[in-house]
Amino acid sequence: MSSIKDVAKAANVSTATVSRVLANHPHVRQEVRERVLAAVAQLEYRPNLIARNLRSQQSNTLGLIVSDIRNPFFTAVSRAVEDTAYAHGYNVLLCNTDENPEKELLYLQLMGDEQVAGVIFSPTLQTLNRFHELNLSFPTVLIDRSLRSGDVDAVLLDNVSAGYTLAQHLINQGYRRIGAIFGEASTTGRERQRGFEDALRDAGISMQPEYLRFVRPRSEAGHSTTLDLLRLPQPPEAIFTSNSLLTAGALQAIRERRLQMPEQIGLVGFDDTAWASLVQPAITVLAQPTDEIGRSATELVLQRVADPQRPTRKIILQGELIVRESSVEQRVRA
Amino acid sequence: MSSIKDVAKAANVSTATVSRVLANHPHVRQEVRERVLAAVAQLEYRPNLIARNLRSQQSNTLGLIVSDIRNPFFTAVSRAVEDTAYAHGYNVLLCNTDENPEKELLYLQLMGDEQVAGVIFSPTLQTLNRFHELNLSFPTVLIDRSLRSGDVDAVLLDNVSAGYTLAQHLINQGYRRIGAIFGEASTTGRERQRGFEDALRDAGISMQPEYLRFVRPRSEAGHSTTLDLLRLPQPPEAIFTSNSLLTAGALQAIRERRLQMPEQIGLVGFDDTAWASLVQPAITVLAQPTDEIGRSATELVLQRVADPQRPTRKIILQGELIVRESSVEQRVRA
DNA sequence: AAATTCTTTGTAATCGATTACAGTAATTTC
DNA sequence: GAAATTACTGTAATCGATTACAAAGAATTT
Repeated sequence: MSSIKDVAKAANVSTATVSRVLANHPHVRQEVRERVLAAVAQLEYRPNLIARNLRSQQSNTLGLIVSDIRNPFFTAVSRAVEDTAYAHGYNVLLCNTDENPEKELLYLQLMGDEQVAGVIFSPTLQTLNRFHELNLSFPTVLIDRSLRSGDVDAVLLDNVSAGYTLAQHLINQGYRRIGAIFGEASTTGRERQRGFEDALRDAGISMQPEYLRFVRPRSEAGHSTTLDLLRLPQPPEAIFTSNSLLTAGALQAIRERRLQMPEQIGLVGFDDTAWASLVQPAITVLAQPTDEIGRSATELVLQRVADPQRPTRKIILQGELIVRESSVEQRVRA
Repeated sequence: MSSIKDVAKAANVSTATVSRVLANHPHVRQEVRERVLAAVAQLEYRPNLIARNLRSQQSNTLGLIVSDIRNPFFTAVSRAVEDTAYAHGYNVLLCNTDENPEKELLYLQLMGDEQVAGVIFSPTLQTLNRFHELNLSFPTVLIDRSLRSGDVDAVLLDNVSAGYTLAQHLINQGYRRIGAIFGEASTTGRERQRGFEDALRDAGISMQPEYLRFVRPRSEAGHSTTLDLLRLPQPPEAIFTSNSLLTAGALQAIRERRLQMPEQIGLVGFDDTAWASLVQPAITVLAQPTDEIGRSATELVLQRVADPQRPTRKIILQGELIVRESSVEQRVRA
């Protein structure tokens, strides 16, 4: 591997001049510039990014910290983050935390050690609450979750509105007794619950507390909780889930009980996963704009890298209701 | 951020001594060692990894280059790669190439610039063919695809055997006229085809060339090709797909034609995706050991980092046949 | 023609670690 | 008790870039 010294020697100039040519500085004679460029080409010189980063005290790497890349939502977001980052000349370092606060702290520290330019992060409630004590040395943009207090950049779905839309859809289809299963780990579940309850209230439907459940956002929990709900003396006519893993679990439970969807039971959920349209009946979902979330988060973090003084911003995106067969009643209920 | 100089000053020693304490070198007096450690703790000193990498001429980062992280196979593998890498103190830089050879070269060059310790890579046939001209400056382990010539490390499924097992399963279930759709971009499809054909031959079934298709490994291609096959004067009794996207497309096509699975048409594919067990009937698949693939590939690349002279190795893993309803005939066919 | 400004280039410091080498003090060997 | 060895620590070079500063020459102004 040739270094800037080799190029300087070959072009018969100093390393400073080589650096200036490469950085496109003015004040270099045309003839010299060409000589340097020729030497660069001849030696196939490529700048050492590590040395550059050390000197300039900042790297061209972004950190992406998610709970689990296998969650289809994060898979899709991460793809968008990477595309956007690479388009701007940045790399992406990926970490999975499994919603484990210790891992979260560990990886945040690692990001500091690696001197990343910025981080896109989807934290647990626990880490969120201590977020300001962390005193991170790099700009951070939160995705999917956020602090009430407005002093962190964030890109989020309008969860309240999304929950409202999805619940309202069920109500419009004639469902009245609606069971709902929310994830307990994040702020996201709470907000979707708010929208859900608002929709019921606006429709004049009284909430039955035993229809509301908060669980670990896992397929198993979705499964067992749905079975629970279906076992109630007066079981719900539809199930609202706040997360695609919960939806998968609920679907399994409904299958086991051999209930007809959507006639005997309706089902709706979040995220337009690959399987949501492949199962029969296909599942009605509130799709998150994953591309947009990833892209916006990356642009936000890069803007803050460029201008650390810029006031913090939250970008709130709207979801899209995709109506499929799992919630559509041919004859509207009584 | 405090540097090693600050620690040296605080502990009243030279930077060399601090470095020695931190690297656990012998020949440091116990009393001095403790003084340094105290200073480190007091200043919350963390070594600058960039400086360390520059000096030691190697980084603690691995590159992972896949065609698309949204492909469930790569999602699962990447999760395993990251877990293993972080357990060994390495980070993971992720890149998506979309099977675009230009992007592949670009990212390989980037990896060189970033001085990654090693790369795990799933190349297109095109890049594979020029692989040795590339003269990469870092160790590379191929996954999912490989060169015939044995001089690159690789971790692969035993694709021939996997194709054989899956085809044999269909034959055992009584299917005789079997259509097969393979991806055209990689060596993987070819090998699975070999196994497929061997199984038919061993069972004394003659191959009909119009049942064999090679297409872009996309869901749309799976869909249209399956419709094609079903339109033949004598349509196949079962469809064999070599990739989960093709399987999804085939499933869609079968649904549109309202054929009963497995009675009127059988379906099998590769990779145990989330949806394969959620759809009805659930799909029989040959599951790849994704965790094992990711873990082995990472360990292989780290071993080569440690010892560049080590002879190259190929790790061939066996898949697992998971029989579900999409291919199980209650009454064996005539 | 002297003073001023601008252009072009090089020298050397710097980023923050690691480590070869050297030097001093302590210990062991004969 | 002198020589040899070992233990400990510091000085300074090094990795490969960037950049402040200086300096020399050319161009412009007065």
